[in-house]
Amino acid sequence: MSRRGPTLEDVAREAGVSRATVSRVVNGVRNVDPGIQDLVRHAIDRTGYAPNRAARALVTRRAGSVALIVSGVGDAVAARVFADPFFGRVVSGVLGYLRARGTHPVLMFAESEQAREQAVDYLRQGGADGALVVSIHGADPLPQLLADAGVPTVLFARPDRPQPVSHVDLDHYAGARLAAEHLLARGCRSIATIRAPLDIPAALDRLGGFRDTLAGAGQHHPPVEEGTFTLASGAEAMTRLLADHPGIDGVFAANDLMAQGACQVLREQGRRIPQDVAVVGFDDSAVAATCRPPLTTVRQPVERMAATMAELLEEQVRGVRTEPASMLFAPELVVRESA
Amino acid sequence: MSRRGPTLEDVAREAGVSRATVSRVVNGVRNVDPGIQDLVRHAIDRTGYAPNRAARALVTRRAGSVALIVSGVGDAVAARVFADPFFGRVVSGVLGYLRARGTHPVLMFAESEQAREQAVDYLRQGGADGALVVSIHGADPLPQLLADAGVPTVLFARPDRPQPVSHVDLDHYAGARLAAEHLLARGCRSIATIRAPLDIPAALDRLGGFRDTLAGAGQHHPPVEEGTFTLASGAEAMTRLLADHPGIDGVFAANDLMAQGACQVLREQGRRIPQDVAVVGFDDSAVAATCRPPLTTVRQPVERMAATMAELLEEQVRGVRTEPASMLFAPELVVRESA
DNA sequence: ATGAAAGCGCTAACAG
DNA sequence: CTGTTAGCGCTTTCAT
Repeated sequence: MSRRGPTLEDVAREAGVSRATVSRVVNGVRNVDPGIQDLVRHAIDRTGYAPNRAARALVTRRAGSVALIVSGVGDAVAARVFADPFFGRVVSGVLGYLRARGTHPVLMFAESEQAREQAVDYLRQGGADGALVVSIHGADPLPQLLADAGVPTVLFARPDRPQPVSHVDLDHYAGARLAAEHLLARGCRSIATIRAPLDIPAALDRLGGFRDTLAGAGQHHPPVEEGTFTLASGAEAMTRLLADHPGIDGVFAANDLMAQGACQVLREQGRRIPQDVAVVGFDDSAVAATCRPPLTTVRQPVERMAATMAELLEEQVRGVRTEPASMLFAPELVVRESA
Repeated sequence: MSRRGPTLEDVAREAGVSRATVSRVVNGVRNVDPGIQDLVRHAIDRTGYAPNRAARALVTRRAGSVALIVSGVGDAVAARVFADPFFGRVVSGVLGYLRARGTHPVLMFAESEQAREQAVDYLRQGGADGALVVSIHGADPLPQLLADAGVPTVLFARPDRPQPVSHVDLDHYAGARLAAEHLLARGCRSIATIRAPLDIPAALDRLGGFRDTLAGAGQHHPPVEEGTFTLASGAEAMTRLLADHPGIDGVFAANDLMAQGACQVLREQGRRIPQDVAVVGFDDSAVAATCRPPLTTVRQPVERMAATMAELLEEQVRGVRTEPASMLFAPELVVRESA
């Protein structure tokens, strides 16, 4: 399929000017006579010219595209990632920003050593100018690999170890405070939490915000159980919680899926939500709205965060920004029926 | 950020050979003395050479990447698409095939006139060698635009009007037969269906397969209500069905979400599933497993279909295949508790 | 304001 | 089996 379209040369001949002039018009460089601009534009229309990205990239040393890498461990990554609308919002935000620049992201999954290597190679070969990385786990070797290769990189979420890499993140601590304060404000006296694995920085912050808020209200050692972000793990954690602390009247789950699991167990054990036990989730994912009852939850401005991520990367690629930046976003409480 | 790495020239100098020889080694072309191959490999390692994609693309007239376009109308495309794990499976399948070739897809959403134009432009500029298109709606103008631009294209799902474009698709008719036969085999005597809008070819086929199977068993005018693929529409359709035909003992919904909606209504009206009314869905999406009761449903081999789609495109790009191909895949019944 | 010319880094004939 | 050579299509000084 050698679709060889017209080149600058063809347009130049058609318009009776030089390649350089056509190039200037195409790239909107000033210092071109308006009359000639028209001439060239018509020639472009007539020939159906479309600039060749590869040629342009070769000379400008810029691919004009960025990589969007979903990084983590495990193989069913795609299925899991896409099942979560969170990632859809990330994509939406990134696309929204990139679109205005005529750019599209190259999608990559880096779930294995080999996949990571491939991703880094792709960047080193100039396939993209930089990387937008969404890590599933906190301890992700990819950012370091990217940094070693000198690839401009911006992360979604703070890495577990401080690294000189730009990133955007939610203020998880503040989000957990919001949740805890809401539970307290409704009059809950015995509040527990289903936290996520603590190797994830966000999980740590959410637990911290929760504990500090409760401590501020005089509740010092709230029951804590661990889940793994799944519905089943939330249900199990809730079961343990109920067994050990039958008097619980409020639960903060570190994500919506676990909150949903908790709700199922609560209803099966005859507790009314929110009258007997109030439940607050985190993320405002799709299940939050379809859950019974609909979940009160903490929402991140994911699209704005993702757009900012793309913007930071662009600045880094252009060389406008040389120091890594770290942007923290404010969460928002979405009140529904569960609390 | 002008990360300018070593070039072929540098490696050639380091190894004491010509650029051409290094190129041959890099591209695995035979006819190179094993000794020299080693020499070159070491030089590559020492210099940390990575071939420049743009330069290669320029001369080979091949970007070495494909576009993965989610096409449809409406604006919340990303959110909707990602809410359904179906798309995740498509991505998984595509990535699985592409990965072995060191390729990554460029992700694009074409939900508006402008977005479609941008997508086509990107392809025309050689940003990708071809397009993998997943249409949300049946009547999608994108395939035609792509064809007009001479872009190699493969669709997921048959377009509503016959077009000379390659595509992969499920045998929806056979899938509906599977569902209907299962309901019949369980002893259901009064079976209804909640179909999807008929401007979608798949919906038409599913209805056809359902009707023909029932007719074969002597049931000639089964109750049919329309839904729009959403949970709410499924619930509403079920409500109507129950009002008009109280004796119903089996329901085939054209997708899982509608089946879930139907289940909710059935339970609310005191019908036991599957004892009083058996329910079969379609797609084996995430809700199928979490629905109460878990849904018996029809599964498409999405990953295999997506991989095949990528393979067809590659053949088309390489010029191996010139005629549009149409591949139909066999569905599989997944039996859970709802029927 | 416009044109001429020099590459960007690579592959692919074509010689040898 | 290896090297020489000629571009791929574009941007960008540098003259004019």
